[in-house]
Amino acid sequence: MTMEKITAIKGIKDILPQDTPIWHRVELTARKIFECFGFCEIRVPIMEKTALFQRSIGETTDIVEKEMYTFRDRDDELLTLRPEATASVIRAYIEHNLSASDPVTKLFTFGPMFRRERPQKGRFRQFHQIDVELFGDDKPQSDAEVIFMLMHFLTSAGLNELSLEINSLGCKACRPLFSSAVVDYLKDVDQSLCPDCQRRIKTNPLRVFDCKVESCSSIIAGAPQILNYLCAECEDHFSAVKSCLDDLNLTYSVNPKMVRGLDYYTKTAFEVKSGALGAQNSLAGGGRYDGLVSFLGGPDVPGIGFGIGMERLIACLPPTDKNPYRTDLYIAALGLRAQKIAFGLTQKLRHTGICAAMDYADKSLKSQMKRADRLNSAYTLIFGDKEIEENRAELRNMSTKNQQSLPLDHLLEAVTNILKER
RNA sequence: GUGGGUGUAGCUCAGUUGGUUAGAGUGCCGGGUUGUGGCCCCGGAGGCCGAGGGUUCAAAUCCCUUCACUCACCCCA
Repeated sequence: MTMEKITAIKGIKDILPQDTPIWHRVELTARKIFECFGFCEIRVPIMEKTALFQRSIGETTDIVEKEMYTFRDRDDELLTLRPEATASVIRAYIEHNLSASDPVTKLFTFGPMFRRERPQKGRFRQFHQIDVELFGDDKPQSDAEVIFMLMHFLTSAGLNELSLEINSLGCKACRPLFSSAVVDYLKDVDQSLCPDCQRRIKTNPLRVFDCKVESCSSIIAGAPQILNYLCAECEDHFSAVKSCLDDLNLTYSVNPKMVRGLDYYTKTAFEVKSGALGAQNSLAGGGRYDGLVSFLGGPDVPGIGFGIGMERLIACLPPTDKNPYRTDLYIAALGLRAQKIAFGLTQKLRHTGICAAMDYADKSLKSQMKRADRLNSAYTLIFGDKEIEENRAELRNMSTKNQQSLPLDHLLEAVTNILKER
């Protein structure tokens, strides 16, 4: 009987050792930059009560309607694996009264998100986001600050050829006027739209704007534009955001057709795309959500934030060719006596923070040298019976090929001194 | 949920009109005089040819079914 091989779940990937150093580097870059802008890390759970996402993301969105991993706990409570981070961060913000200790709260978090979509390039069922949220400031400067930080981070992470698009989605005063104007317009041209768009008129009319079917785009070109329907407050806010971005020398384009898939966005919305990605070319996206905190039962506090797709970001980075790990010293011991000494030495060096390595199999010097090379070892320490008799060991610099003798009875000190000098 | 593409060694892929024991490159292990890595040379291990069924004297190759992966739609990070 052959055992069936158990594989990972569809759309859920392992991050292998050769890739984890890139993830660390990106996360470290994010951490440094965000902290520099005054953001603090928060860690929120990957599961929440289902109602949290239903209320925040919106009952009729695709995410809530058909993409969430929802299940009943043993006590029958409905739980969901988070499809995004904003809802959890807001929940925690409200639950712990973070607004009480500081009127402006700046938070970031990292972690896996879950959406049950059909996987493709740049889209997975478990994917990772870097998420940033700023609460308590409704000024356009905070919009610009957050966007500036996002772009600064992406370029620092090593990305180029990015395009930044911004738009304003209006607020609860002006967006409904725009929505009904769009619906009226679309009703007249209903028959000429693609089937998907005809469906969207009923479900989520604003989504017609990013339909890729050519016949639809030409029809939509003549549709009402949100920017013409903004109320005075939204209008002022949007132009102030643009002027701040100009002051910061950020290049962006205004895309009046950009709508976002989560219901909670208001006013400023933005998205960063990369040409290096394929169909799923959106690297990061976010926007303002001024009514959301109070809608979820918290104080009436404005908010703005964004999410960055880690897998997509890393896909844009140049691939790592060789072993990203390094070793300070490989110890090639020949024979049982030498190996016994080498074992203790290896552990002691590691104890002092030196990355030392050795093999416990009794291998030839040649094969041990090969392994030292493969481990990217800076030095190799070589000794066998002959050296033990003479109370010495050979230290080889792997790049210069220089070798020097060290006293065997003071190996730890001698090796440590040389390695620390580097 | 709907389409298209692809499944052969750890990885990247050849495999002719069906025809001996299924190959290459790379990686791994060993060797190239006795104890020195990268380059080069030689050798070795490693495959139920995704799975199941059918046609045939004969199937990696043809047919059917199924599964997996992948790209795209949809949607989004």
